[in-house]
Amino acid sequence: MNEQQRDRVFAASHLQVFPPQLILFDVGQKPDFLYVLVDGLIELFTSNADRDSTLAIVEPVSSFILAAVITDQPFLMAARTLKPSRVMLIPAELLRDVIKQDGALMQQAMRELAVGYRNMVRALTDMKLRQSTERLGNFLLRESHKRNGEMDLQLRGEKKLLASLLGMTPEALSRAISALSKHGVVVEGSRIEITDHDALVKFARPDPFQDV
Amino acid sequence: MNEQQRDRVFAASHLQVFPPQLILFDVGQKPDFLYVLVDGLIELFTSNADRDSTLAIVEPVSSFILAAVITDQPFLMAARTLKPSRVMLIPAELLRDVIKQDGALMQQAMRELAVGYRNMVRALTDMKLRQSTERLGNFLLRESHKRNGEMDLQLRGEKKLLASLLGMTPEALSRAISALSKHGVVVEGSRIEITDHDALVKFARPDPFQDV
DNA sequence: CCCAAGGGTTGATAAAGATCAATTTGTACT
DNA sequence: AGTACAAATTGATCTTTATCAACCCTTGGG
Repeated sequence: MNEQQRDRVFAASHLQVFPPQLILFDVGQKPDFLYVLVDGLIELFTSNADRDSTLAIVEPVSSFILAAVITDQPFLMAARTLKPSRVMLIPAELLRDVIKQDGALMQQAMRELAVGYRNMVRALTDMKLRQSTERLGNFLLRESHKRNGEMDLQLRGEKKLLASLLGMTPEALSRAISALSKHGVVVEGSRIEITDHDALVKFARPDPFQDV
Repeated sequence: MNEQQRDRVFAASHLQVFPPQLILFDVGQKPDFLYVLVDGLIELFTSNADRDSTLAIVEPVSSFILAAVITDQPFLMAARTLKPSRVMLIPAELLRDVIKQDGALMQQAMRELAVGYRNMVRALTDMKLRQSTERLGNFLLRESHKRNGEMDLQLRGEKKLLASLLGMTPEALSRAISALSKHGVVVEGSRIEITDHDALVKFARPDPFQDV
C-alpha cells in the first residue's frame, strides 16, 4: 500500500499487551478498531444464554473482525486472549477511510474477506454433514497438512477449547479421541501423533475441496 | 461504477434461462462466471458421500459465489435451480480485471463479501448452539422480520428444502412444526402464520445481534 | 376420473451426543 | 515436595435427532 497512507495508519494505531483470559470485546459492541494479533493466541466465540461456542482460534500474525469493521456493524463474535498477547489496534473509522483511497489495500481487504467467507462455508459444511469423531479426524488431517505434513502435532490450547471449536462437549472429545486410536491416531496429553495417515484418511474421508 | 467498464462487462455477459432442478455447477469446479440471479430461485448446497445439505437459498436479485470468483478457487458449494430461473453470467476473469480498475465496484464487492461472511457466522452460530426446534422458530422470526413484520408467511420451496437448510431431516422438521404449535405458530401446507409473536419470541429466544 | 408417484406425516426404534457424577491426572503455588 | 484446583477421563443415564417403515394426501398424467 501507499506509504503516506501507511504512515497515517501506523501513527493512529497502537500496540497493546493483554494478559490471558481477557475479553477484548463482546458480541453487540460497535467495532472501534480492527485488531491484528501480533503475538499470542486469541479465541473468537459466541455465547447463548446457556452455552458458549468457539468459532475460530486466531494465530499470529493475522487480523480479525475485518467484516464488522468494513460494514460498521456490531460484532457477531466476542474475543478473548488465551495466552498473553500483543495486539495492534487500528482505528476503524480511519481504516475505512484509508481503504477507500488505497486500491491495493482495498484489494487486500477484499481477498481477506473472500478467504474468510470460504473458511466459514467450510466450517458450516463440516458441522452440518459430519459427526463428531469425523470432525476431529478431519481437523487432525487439516492441522497436519497446515504444518507441512508433520505427523506430530501439539495442541495450542486446552482440550475443552478444541471440543468447543469442533462443536462438542469435552466428554465427547475425549471419547472421539479414544475412538480414533483404532484409526491411526495416538494421543498423549496435548501431543497428538498420526501414526497411520492412510487409516485416518480412510476413516475421516476428507473432502479434497472442503479440507484443502 | 464507471460507465465504460460497465459496458465492457455487459457486453461480455449473457443472460441465460434454466429449467428447474438443473445443476448450474458442482463443488470443485473452477469459477468461470459470477452468477447473478435475476429471476427464479436457486439452492446452494454441498454434498458428502451420504448426505446433502443446503447452505443457502438465493432469491432475486442477488449474485452468488462471489468469493470463489475473487479468490479464483474451486467452488465449495454446488448450485441448482429450484424454479425456472434467469441468470446473468459474468465472465470471472473479466470481472476480476474490472474490479481491480474500478474502486467503486471493488468497494461494492468488498461490502458484499463482508455481509456474506457475517451471514455465514450467523448460520454457524445458529447451528452450533441451538437445537432444531429453536432453529425453526428463529427462522420464522427472521423471515417475518425480512417481510416487514408480516405474520403470514409463504414457504418458497418444499419442506424438505427448509429441513435441509435448517440442518435437520424432513421428519424432524415435521415434528418441530407441531412442537411450535404450542408457541404461537400455525402451519397449513406451505402457509405459515405466526399467531402469537410474543409466545414465539419467548420460546425461540432470538439474539438481538445474531438474528437481526 | 382414476391411478401413480412423490411429498409429508406419524409411530417405533436406534444412534449420537449431552448431561451428571465420580475419579484420576496434571499443574501451579506455596 | 505437598497441597489445591482445574482439566481430563470414565461410566451411567437421558435427550435429541436420525433412521426405518407405514400410511396419508396432494398432484399431475393418461
